[in-house]
Amino acid sequence: MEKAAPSVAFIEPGIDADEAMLDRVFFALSDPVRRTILSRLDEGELLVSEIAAPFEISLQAVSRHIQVLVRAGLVRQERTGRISRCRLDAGPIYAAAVWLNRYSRYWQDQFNLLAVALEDLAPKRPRRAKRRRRQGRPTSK
Amino acid sequence: MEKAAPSVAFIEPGIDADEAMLDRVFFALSDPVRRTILSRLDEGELLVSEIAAPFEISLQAVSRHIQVLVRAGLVRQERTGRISRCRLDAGPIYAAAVWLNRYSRYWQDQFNLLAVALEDLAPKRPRRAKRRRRQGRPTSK
DNA sequence: TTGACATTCAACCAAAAGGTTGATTTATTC
DNA sequence: GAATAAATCAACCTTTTGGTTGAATGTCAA
Repeated sequence: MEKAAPSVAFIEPGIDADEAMLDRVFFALSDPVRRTILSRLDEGELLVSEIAAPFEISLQAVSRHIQVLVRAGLVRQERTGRISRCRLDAGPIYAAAVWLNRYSRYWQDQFNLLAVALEDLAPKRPRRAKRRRRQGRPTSK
Repeated sequence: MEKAAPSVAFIEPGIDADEAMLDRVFFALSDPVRRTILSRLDEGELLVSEIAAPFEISLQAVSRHIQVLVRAGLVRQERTGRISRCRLDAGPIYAAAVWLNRYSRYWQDQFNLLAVALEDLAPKRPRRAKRRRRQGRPTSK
């Protein structure tokens, strides 16, 4: 609550944050497995094995997806002993959102819709049952 | 109900828009050349050759970058004769922004900053000198 | 008609992505 | 100490990406 995401500090809106970082963030977000991981971490910390469980791919593959997220700054890992807790860091997402907002004038009038969606997600509202488990085998990309 | 951007129509905020489309959009955004192309198209329509001119890579390479943007729905090409006008379509960017806002509660209190930046970019508002603090945090790379 | 121009197509290549399986490292537990 | 467990590392494979160069396509203009 009062932890206003310290990692946000170095992201100066309008200053055009590190391009390479944006590369990594957008790339990390371009995979459905990784987006699913972020969504799950949004609900709380998880171990690597817990993250991997629902997926059909190997734990090693999931581990590497997590590394991609870590390199993008979207996930922090804290290893204690043999286990590694993963938690979300939304700072880079904010950076990405700032970049996208460069184009927001195109849907300016729809912006309030966005604000509404935001409000939906924000407080202590029970999270909508959006249980999609669409992590099968996308041959896409 | 102004049709501000027709391509926005099929993007239902909160409904979890086509995952594959998000794949393509985020992937398209993950390359600095493509982001630069979008930025330039933001200022107006351009021919493929005009887009390619400032880059050091071949025109063919740029043409393929544009194809990536087209497949992501971010650029529309209208070919008349031998020339092909490219213009931005910000609809998918909106979709991406909606997805990112799933995490906006992490920087809720910074959201108004974003709104300010947004306002800065929008019409003819005089720039507001709102400086924020800066704590170094070299987590990158 | 000829030729230049704008763009795309095609073939090729090196590097990266994303998956696999099989060690390896490091803690925990019996 | 030995076995088990969590996670990563390493080697390997296939597909995709992103660049190249050299046609091919289609249009304008002399």
